[in-house]
Amino acid sequence: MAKSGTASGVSATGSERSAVTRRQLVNAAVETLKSDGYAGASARTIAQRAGVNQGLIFYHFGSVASLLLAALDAVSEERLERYDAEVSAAIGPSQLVDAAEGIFRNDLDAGYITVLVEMIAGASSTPGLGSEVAKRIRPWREFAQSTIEGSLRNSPLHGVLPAPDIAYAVVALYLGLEMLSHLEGDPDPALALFVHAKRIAGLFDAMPSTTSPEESP
Amino acid sequence: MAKSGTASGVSATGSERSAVTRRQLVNAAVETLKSDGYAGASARTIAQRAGVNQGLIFYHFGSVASLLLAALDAVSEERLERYDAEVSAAIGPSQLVDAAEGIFRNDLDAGYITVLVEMIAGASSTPGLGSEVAKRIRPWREFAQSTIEGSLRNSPLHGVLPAPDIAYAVVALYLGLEMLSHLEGDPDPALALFVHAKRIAGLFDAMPSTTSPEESP
DNA sequence: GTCTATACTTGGATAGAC
DNA sequence: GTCTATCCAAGTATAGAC
Repeated sequence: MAKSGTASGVSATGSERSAVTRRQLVNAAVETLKSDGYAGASARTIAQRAGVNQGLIFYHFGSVASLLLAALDAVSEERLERYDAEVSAAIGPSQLVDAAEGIFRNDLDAGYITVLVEMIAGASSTPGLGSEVAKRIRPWREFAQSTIEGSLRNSPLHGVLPAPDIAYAVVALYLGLEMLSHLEGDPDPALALFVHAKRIAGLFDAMPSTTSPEESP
Repeated sequence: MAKSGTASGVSATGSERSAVTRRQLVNAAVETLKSDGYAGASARTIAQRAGVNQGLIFYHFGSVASLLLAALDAVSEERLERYDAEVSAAIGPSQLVDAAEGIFRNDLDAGYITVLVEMIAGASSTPGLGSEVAKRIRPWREFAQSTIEGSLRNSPLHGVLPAPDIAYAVVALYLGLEMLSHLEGDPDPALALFVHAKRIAGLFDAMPSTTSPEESP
């Protein structure tokens, strides 16, 4: 089957070995960012967690920063996929808030947003990293924006509050809530906000499409 | 006048020298956190900026982390003082939003919230730092809470939205907006939010005290 | 009491082994 | 192509000079 793979032995081709090592390093980088933060994510710390020689980071990724970006990529991809599935199943404002709460709880447990926060904050200390991190956060903002746009279309708020601005605020709030929850070691105050949000969203559930029916001229 | 100070010369007493050095180090620590982030705030970097020997950090503060906490203290104190002055001059919701915008603009320019964000994110990498940072953020949350409480008292939202929860969200949003603005190098999306906030706040300006007049039984 | 010179540890990066 | 041993820079901390 494989072009040059081993049929059943323990040895592997170079590219297989490479892929395994890279994956181990990316996973270890994610875990290290979660537990030790950006400042604690050194080549040695990550490599030790991955169980490989520290020099491999530079061979496979060129620098620690590049590995951390790969870790951010891995998290982003996985998260966005999940978000998409959960949110697209939601119908109406209050179900959307429910989905958002589920996502937030899950992220908080898994520490995914911590990775994001650490990379944003850590970018200050590594020249050129900021724009790379910003590039990888754009999909999250776009996801938030299109979700909000869809929800706003059938709402009396349509036209009053532009979706891009709200999306920006939602992402910012999400990051901030994660920071505070993580710092205080207590997610309850953040989670309480979802209760209020759901109550308010419920007010809009009953009144779909209060805007003028003519959308396009 | 001074117990053992020099009358007019260039030399100074021990305690004066100490105070000068400490102040230089604290200022340099603040600047370093702003420009290089937590990960870049090493003893060497800070001391170089302060123009003093690197070992003095350990003599005067015991550790780099303690110096950084002193830097956070200095910023917190200065900021809270200013906030208090600006906010207490505001009357009514829309003036409050105006004050908040002024504060946010100023903080963004001066980089004060960056210091806060870097310390929160950096706390993950230094054992025991998290609770110390949390302790120093509590006054900010309390300030936000009492401000919001005062504004909410004469509002129809009184009783619907509890002030502590809103205060938590406001602080989180503030931190998140700073992070994103700083990362993207563009404060406009964040500032646009204040325009919307002001418009919404204006709706409440005209309707003071719509709750039942009986406050205490 | 204040500070400097020095010791030792950890981190990033690469030359060369396999 | 993949990895390890090694180099040098940067980091924290302190013993001892002033």
